[in-house]
Amino acid sequence: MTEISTPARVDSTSSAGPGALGRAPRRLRVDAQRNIDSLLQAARTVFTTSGVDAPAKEIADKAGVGVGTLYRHFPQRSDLVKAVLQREIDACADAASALSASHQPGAALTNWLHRYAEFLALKPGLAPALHSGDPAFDELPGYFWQRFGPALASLLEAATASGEIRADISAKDLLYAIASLCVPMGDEGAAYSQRMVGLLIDGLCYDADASRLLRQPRAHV
Amino acid sequence: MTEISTPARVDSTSSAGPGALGRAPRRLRVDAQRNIDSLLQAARTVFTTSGVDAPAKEIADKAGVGVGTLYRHFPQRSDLVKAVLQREIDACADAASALSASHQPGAALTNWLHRYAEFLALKPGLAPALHSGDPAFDELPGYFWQRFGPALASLLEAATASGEIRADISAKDLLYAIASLCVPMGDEGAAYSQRMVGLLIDGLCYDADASRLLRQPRAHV
DNA sequence: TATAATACGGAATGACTTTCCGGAACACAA
DNA sequence: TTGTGTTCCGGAAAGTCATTCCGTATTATA
Repeated sequence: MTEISTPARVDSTSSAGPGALGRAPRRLRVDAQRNIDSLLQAARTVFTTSGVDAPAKEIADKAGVGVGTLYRHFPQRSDLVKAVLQREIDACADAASALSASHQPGAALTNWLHRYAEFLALKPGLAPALHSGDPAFDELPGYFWQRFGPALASLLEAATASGEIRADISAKDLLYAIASLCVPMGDEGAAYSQRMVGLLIDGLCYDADASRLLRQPRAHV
Repeated sequence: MTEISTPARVDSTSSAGPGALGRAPRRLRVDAQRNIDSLLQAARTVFTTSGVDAPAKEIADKAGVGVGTLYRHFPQRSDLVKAVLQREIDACADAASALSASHQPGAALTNWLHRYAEFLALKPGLAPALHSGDPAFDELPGYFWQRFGPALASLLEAATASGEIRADISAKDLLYAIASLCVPMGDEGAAYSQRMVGLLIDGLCYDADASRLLRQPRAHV
């Protein structure tokens, strides 16, 4: 469901329904699926800890698996990086609808923006890969916008409709602005970023129905 | 003179005067200096051709030198990348004063901006290294602004003073805007970038003394 | 339970980076 | 020039990784 074309079936949350297309490549063996999950989780940790260039062995070890298994599921190193990123993007984007189901529009929006900031905190470890020029990552930026754009847009729309939020901010601007705020942050900068994002959110709420007075062309930071 | 702290003496254009500091580490042997130059030139070519990840052997070969020699002068691979980038930055920044000595202020500015765009054309090959997260490159961005900021500022000031250019653009904005224009360009995009930069420059000249009418808060592209 | 797919682990391979060191190539003085 | 002490060179050797291979072990089906 939420998956860019991938050589090997990889994400347990994907579900194209039984026989969605002609030749469904037979369900994955349970141990295989378990190992894939371990690998993704281990990779996520190792990437943020030791950077994307950490040895594959380190990831395999942490997952309690041999390197052979790692490469069976992720034929290229970049496949693993890509899968981790996709999984994070999906998790974050999916949180949007969950939040909007369980909270008032304004709270849902606020919570999600913080969740998004958390997601961004993961990126510094991964960013080098994205900028590596490896064509394997070409599709990721598109995926990012494709998932987050609509997710935030609907939160924003609901919060605007309920009058909790001013109406002159676009989803794209907001995604971009928060990303900018979170860029310089490493580990301890996390608190700083959370604070700044909070500030931005307050800005959203402030003067929700008299925003004309304050309107700026853009939310550049 | 134009050099970030570097483990080995590397750039023939550097000249701290004889005995500038106590222990001048004795002049480099001529063959060594020759090899260093060959290496830098070869590296520049190879990096733009095959990317920063090209094997060290390839560079050494093209320079007509053994790998041992390469590593003697650039103990880490990143040292070579850094040196190439610094040398390019220096060459481009130095061109500013040369141009302002030989041209009218407006022409000097115009020519230099195109020269700067040329410099940027080199970067795509090198950019991945800069974003690699390797702390070896941390000082380069600072060096970039430190060299280009003043260089462009003085060109801009002269051209403004002579009335050839509107006065509401800062050096920083201009450097940034042109960099943005040149980012998407690979090899053939070079022509495109030159055209867009030309457009931007025309914008600078246009309406030099009535710029109030057109003023935009920023030159975002 | 038997048998055919599937998956596993980790040794083997191959490509690089980086280190080492015996043998040139310089610089300087006589 | 020739001698002599440095400074350099070249390329083989060592060390790291990513990636591949294949004999075994596990899982799914009948």
